[in-house]
Amino acid sequence: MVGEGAGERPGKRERTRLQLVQAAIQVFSARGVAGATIQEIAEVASMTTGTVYNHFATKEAVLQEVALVLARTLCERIAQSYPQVKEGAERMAIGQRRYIWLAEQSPQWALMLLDVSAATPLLLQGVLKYALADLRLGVKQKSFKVTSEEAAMDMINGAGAQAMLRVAMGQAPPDHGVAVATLVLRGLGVPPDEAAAVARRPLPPFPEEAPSAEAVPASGRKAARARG
Amino acid sequence: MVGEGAGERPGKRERTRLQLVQAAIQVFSARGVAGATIQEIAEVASMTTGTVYNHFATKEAVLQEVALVLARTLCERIAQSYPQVKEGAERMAIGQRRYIWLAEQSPQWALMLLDVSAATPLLLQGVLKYALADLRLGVKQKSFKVTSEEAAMDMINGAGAQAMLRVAMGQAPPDHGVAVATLVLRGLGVPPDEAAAVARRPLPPFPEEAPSAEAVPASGRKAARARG
Amino acid sequence: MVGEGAGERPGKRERTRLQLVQAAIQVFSARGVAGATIQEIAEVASMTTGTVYNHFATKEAVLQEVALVLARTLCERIAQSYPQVKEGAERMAIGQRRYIWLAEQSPQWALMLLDVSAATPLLLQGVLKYALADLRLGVKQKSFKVTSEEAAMDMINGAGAQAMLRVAMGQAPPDHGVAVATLVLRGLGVPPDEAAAVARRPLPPFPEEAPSAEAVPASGRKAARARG
Amino acid sequence: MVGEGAGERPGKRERTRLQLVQAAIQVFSARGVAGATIQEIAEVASMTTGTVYNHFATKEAVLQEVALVLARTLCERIAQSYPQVKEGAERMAIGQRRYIWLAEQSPQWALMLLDVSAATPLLLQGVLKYALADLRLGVKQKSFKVTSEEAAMDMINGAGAQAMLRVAMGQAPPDHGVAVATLVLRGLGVPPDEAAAVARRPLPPFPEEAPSAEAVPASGRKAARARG
DNA sequence: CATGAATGAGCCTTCATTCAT
DNA sequence: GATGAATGAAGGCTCATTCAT
Repeated sequence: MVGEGAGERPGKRERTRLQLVQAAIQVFSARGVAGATIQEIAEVASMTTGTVYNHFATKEAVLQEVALVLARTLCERIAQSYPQVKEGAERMAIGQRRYIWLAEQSPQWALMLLDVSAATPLLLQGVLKYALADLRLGVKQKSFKVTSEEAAMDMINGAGAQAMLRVAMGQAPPDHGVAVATLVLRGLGVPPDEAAAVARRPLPPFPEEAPSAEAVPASGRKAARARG
Repeated sequence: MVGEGAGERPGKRERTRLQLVQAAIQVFSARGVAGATIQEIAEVASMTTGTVYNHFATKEAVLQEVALVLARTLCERIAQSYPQVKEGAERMAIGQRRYIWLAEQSPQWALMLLDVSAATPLLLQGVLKYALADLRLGVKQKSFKVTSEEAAMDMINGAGAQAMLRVAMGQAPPDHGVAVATLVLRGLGVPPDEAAAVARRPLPPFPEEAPSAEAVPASGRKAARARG
Repeated sequence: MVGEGAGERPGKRERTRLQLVQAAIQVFSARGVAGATIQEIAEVASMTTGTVYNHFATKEAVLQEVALVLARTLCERIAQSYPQVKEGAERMAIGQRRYIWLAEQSPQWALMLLDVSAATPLLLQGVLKYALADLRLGVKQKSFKVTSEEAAMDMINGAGAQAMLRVAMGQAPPDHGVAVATLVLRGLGVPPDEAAAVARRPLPPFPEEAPSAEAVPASGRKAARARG
Repeated sequence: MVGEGAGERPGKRERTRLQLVQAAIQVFSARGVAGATIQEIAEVASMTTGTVYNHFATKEAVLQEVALVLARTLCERIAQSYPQVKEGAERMAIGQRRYIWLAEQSPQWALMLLDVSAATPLLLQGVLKYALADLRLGVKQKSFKVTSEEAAMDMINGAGAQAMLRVAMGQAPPDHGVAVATLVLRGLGVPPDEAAAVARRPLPPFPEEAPSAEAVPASGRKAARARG
């Protein structure tokens, strides 16, 4: 086509798509994945349902895209927050604590993350890649002793998700992140004292742009579809 | 008529209710909690929707009842399967492995259990009571060293659920249960060698009546609600 | 049949039927005629739906019976409350004011009366018979001058019903009954001064057993189906 | 496409909404407010239930809109039909007779009006505003003598509604409107002779577009909601 | 591309009524 | 005659999806 203004470089289509994804994240946060509707996502994005379907074939596709974006954004930011840390054990602890910390900063957002995770394998896949790398690093450094990578990942992921949930629901004691990270490190084979010490080191600063959940009117999420 | 055997008495209502719960379990297994509909539950139970509402005020109420039944049945059977084991650590390992074993025996059923757990706090509450007891027992026996019960429960529950999911989805290596239980015990403070040894002890036999998931026609569950 | 105990003279069947009618009145009051359900009527009467259908062929039949009972009870009690009054004008005023007074004493009950009236011609028929008699008496006594009985009855009935509604809804000024009766008498041809005087005479006492509306739990009538 | 005439613009949405309201009026007429269903309204409008809910949040909202439209249409047309009449008494009589006349012209429509009035305060409110104005005008002109506006309005409204009902049901003698108006005027304090004379004056012509009730198949209104 | 009105399948829930006991 | 579990026909409402403009 000709009419396409060259001045619109950053892709108008892309911008629209991004806005829709942002809106979807907001609505997923507010209503839960199951409770979200295409019409509300469109409305929040100040668009119409037709437009949503111009970008995504189906509601499921919106979910996939949200998962993808979430995974990318999250992983990058988290991974970039501790490039200088070379120790697998500490990297692992930081990862765990970071997610739990996020749940503290933005419970709604964390619940959404868990919800989206449960609904699509994509998100989890992306996130766990990093955890797996740290796990292997720790093993290579002889900090971790695991005979089954799968078992280790289940513990890491399971404990982390569970802790996020507890924190997001306001039922966690102070320093829950440190406590959980300590147990996980011990499980991975780090001697108790060292585990406690490593897990307690200060968290590196976190790049800006905290995840936003914004306001979506009323009639809160129907059933906290989170995992237990 | 008069000739009706007195054996019929013990509650037709109760029998119907039970049939409905069984049907609900089947449908939850086949479609997931969110994808299940009252009409299909009624149909599977060979009844009408009206009858369902004669027994349960709401779809949510059906879910609650299923959770209750599940919790009661499960906990009793599992707890009774190792009354003679006095060591907290071993009890804990048995519990973990038992659930993972169940996921192996009946993947559909396990997915349903996870799904129902996610949707209602009731079920989890019931199940975790037993795990908590074993945790405290282990602490009293100096096998476990934990500073935060909450963190410990998150690890125990999280790792277990995650492992069940992996097993149910057929992505687990052999002896996954033992591997996970080992890590969990280590996380709870049991020395590595002992942890491995305890987790490897043979599972006590399990009372009959394996959970049934039966067949429900087609159009598989909508949102696999997977997690791994 | 033989088994019918002679000691049960007052008719057990009749008693049951009466209880059902009483229950129906309560439920109609609480939920409105349209909002009432057979199951709640049965429940309030401490019976089962089956029993209701042993006495009434249909919900409509229950309504008819309620209307009949209401008409009989009401008319008798009202008519008997002023047998000594011989003047048509005063009898008319008393009738009007009595209904309005009832609406004051028991708004719920009045709304039900209006609602039942609207739903079945039976009730109104019974009630208006008395008003018509008083109208004719007044005409014969030269107090009233009307060329159309129908028009007169419309004014009498319409004004009365409207006033009951206003009173029942708590939107009437004090002495609304007297004011309305005065206007009606004037409309019927009574000179203003006399109309005011007659309408203001003290109401004769009213036989006991005020209409009961009792308590029926919550979830009040859906839409005050009353007439405007 | 481009060739679309600009004449289409003035709101497809509005047109649809209007069609729905028209359909609702038809269905309300045929089945009564309580007996009307959203599906039949949709069907009569040649649309689907979903479309109805695209325009009205709830069945109640449809009723409100119908009431609003009815009130606006009616009041304007009636008020405009006698702008030149300056006498309160005559205006009052015209109003009364006009409604009764409408019931004669279109009984179904009148019954619907009464039914809608009963179900929502909106309609009545709008209609009575005009009657109240005429009442006050008559009082200022010393034609009426009333001590309670509320009582007067109850008589006016009540007698009018009752008369409409009787006429709509075909049970009224000829000239019922005049007869009722006469009585009402007398009730408001107009001397009998004058009342009769004023009420008998010819009705001014009425602007076109008589209310249509059309045909809606069978299975007549469930509860005739009659009143006398 | 965007629009947004329209669709229609389907869900949850209610309730008058039946009937075996 | 009483019981009450079961029925099943509707009804209100939601929402993913389509399509003409």
